[in-house]
Amino acid sequence: MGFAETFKALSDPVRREILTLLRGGRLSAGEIGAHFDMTGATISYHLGILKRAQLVFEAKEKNFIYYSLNTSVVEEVMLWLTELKGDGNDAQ
Amino acid sequence: MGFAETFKALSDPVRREILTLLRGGRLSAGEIGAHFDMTGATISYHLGILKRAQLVFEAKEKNFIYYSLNTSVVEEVMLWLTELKGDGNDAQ
DNA sequence: AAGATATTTAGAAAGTCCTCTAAATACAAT
DNA sequence: ATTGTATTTAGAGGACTTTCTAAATATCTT
Repeated sequence: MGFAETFKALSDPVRREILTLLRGGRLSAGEIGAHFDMTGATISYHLGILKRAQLVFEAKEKNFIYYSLNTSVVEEVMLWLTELKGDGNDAQ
Repeated sequence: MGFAETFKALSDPVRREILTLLRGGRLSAGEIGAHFDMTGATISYHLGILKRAQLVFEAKEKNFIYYSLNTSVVEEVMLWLTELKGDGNDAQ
């Protein structure tokens, strides 16, 4: 899975905001870009990082690309953090 | 608090391993360093990043510096992730 | 006080990250 | 087929990261 990739993806404020936007449902790259004062190329760069970290799904439709949240990796990160803080289950 | 700082701190494998080591209780900088094939200066650099992210506490004693886990920031990160994945409580 | 031990700080090198502009690709509509 | 719209890819610039060696600081022991 790659925690390095995941935490690095989550470390950027733009990418965290993209994920928050996607809580409301899937959005096209252009719709996501409209929320930021950045070029589409930069947004595409961030989406690529989120996709590689498997934090988002991508679905092509017509000439749009829709992005949506993938929460399964979020669950894995939460498990790691739970183990770190010591949940009383002695997990390593 | 600064999620950027926190996630960035968690994105490095050495720093994640340091945190995992500290699950077993507090350790001095030297004891931590003994687990890695790196100079003490490099370990000190990583400890500084963990400290600035408030993921560890520091306590000076004699001429040792002991580090221990601070789980409160871990809790905050988990809260953010819980909200992201949608816990049914409509939190933003 | 002098020397030894523990740790940090400073500075440099190599690599990675974020942003931009310009160009490329892909599909849609006329 | 041409033009337009949506998005990505390529390449460059500046900033940040990780590691090292060497030097500095702080504390302990003799």
